[in-house]
Amino acid sequence: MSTTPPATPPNPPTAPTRRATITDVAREAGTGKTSISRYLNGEFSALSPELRARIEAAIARLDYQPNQMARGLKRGRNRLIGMLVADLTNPYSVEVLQGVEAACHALGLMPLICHAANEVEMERRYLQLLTTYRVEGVIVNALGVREETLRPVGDGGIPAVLVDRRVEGLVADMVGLDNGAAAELGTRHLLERGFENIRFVVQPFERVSSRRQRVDAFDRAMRDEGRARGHTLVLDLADETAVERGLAELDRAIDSLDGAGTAPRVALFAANAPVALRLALHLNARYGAHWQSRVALLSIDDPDWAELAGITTIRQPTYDIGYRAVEFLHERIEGAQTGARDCLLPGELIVRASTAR
Amino acid sequence: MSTTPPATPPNPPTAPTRRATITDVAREAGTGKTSISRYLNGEFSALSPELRARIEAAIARLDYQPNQMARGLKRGRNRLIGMLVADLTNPYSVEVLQGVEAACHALGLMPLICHAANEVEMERRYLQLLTTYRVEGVIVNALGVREETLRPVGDGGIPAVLVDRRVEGLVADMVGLDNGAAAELGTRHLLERGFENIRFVVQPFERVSSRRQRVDAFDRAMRDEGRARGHTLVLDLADETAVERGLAELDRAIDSLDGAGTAPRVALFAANAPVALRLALHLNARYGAHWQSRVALLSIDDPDWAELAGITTIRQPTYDIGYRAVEFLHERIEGAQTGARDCLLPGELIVRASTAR
DNA sequence: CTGTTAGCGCGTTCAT
DNA sequence: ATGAACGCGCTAACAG
Repeated sequence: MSTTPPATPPNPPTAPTRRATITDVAREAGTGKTSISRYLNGEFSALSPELRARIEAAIARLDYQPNQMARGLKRGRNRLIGMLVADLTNPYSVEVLQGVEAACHALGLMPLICHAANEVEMERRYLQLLTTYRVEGVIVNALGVREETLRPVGDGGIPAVLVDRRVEGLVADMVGLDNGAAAELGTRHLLERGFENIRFVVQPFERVSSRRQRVDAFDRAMRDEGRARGHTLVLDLADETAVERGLAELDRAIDSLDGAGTAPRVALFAANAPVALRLALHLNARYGAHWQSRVALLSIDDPDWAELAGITTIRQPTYDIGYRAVEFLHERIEGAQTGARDCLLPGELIVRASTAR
Repeated sequence: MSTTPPATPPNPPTAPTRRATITDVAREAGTGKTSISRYLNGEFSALSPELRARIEAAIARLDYQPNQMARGLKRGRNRLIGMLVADLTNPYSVEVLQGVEAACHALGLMPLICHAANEVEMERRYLQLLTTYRVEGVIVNALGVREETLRPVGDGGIPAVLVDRRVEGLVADMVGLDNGAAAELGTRHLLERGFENIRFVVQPFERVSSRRQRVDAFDRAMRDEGRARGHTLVLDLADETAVERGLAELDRAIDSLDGAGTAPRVALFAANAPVALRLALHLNARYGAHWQSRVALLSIDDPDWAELAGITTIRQPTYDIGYRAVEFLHERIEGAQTGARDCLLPGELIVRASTAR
């Protein structure tokens, strides 16, 4: 690294210009604070055109911008909502975020994005912070934790909407993929395409409701087809040693099943994009660029590299999920008292070379 | 979509429990607000152990949480900084963000993440918003726009640090990749590996300083090697028609250059990951999975799919960039009056199959 | 139509 | 060691 000297002349040590307040504007316009406040809130019907003009001029002259903090303090509402994201490196989260932002824009809300980075402690801290900043509501894409850590939200606390994952013991609105239908869709697709050996690969799912639902639906779909039950491989991506153990097990299965001539290939059903990526990287390293001729890969989530790799996916309606979550939250903020609602959106199967006939 | 009926019993219409205020706590503890305030600020030396205990009890009983808004209003500082991101779908941004978050955590700052989604209008709105919320500073990964839209920050306004991109007419600290060195590194690597035909592919760069620097460095490096000058292809990813036109031109170049038997392959040098992805998708569609035997691809940025696709990259020290930016900003917030500083960090070449011998 | 007054929740003198 | 009173920037009654 190189910290180079200033490329531009040093700025003159301007006195940290104190921002103008409503009082300054009032004085500048030769009137009282109230009129300024009225002007700011669009109550023009109560302002003479003449006064209004003077105020406009004063505001422009002072480059005045109302202090939202003070506003919120008085009003009791600040139009802020929190968006707590478990893992921004997962493209799913970013896509949901876009829906959230669009909806906020439309509803006059301001989303504060907080990134827990898969750390329970971070989640706790941010939740605490959002609470002390008195956001009007939160959208929570929670880590797989129990209700305890999200004490301040939900029932007695500030309004909350869950995204993708439910939290044990917390009654709140919930928006996400219809995991059951999606996993079934994927499983049936693989069966239709003639894959006999299907393995569902998922991160530890005991504490994450969406993963659990996907596993369950996979098992059910396999049973419905007469299979005893599907094989499931749990891959804890946070533990590299465990991952390698799991992948070794997978390799053995592939080798033993795959040996017999033109036997149908093994199919892997990844529960989400991070898992799919890890699998693809491993298979690519082990079997070379042609790994897809030995193993088919299907994944829930449709990251941008899926098209490049040619793997089949089930795309989530991420944008809609985010948008809907904000709508739910907005209704709550406006005082809706209905019981906890669920909104389950369907996934879309995108067939690519990996499972094409 | 299916909006199912409540999965849980409707919550009893709890009266929207007003949060306890400092006054409530004072009353509950049988004392005045001042003592509570002192307690909150850790001025224990001025509190009898007995009173302190009573306060602790009262706070616990009321589940009191101080209102940060009111606090900030009074103090004049709220420990909030804004992080304005141009495009969160670019993995680069998310990675920088992680560095930002870590640094904020360490320095007791709270980052408000704002996502402009490549819309100048959004950028303007968020900047306005951050200003009215009186954040103490902003880190700006600006769109390629002129100073005008970021009027409120920089010199006379709130402290600002630029990330990756400089903004014309705005003097402020800047942290980012050493673009010149990185582009040169990549170019030399390709030349060393014997590629005769190198084409630099970049999004419209007139208004984005980092892109401009990369193009310039590429040209310079080519000239230094005796080449007249490198070919550059501009791809405006926001305009699909234009993209296809550009790719068609590229195809012609590849076909004409590549025909002669075992001629050295063409090399493409992508200025960043989004461009690289678009190129890879196109080449994959046109030449099939084996496109890399006809075209080599090198990219600045190292997205997760790069390993999978086996393309060579120049990884940016994204985490450090974010961390450093916050450090700079923090110094400014604390009153540092030095002139605008630059911090240019080096990229790391990661050689993969695409350009391996 | 317009200005005065009284807080919102909290920190800060300044007495006690 | 403790508390009363004032003010931060703004909005909301309540007069005039």
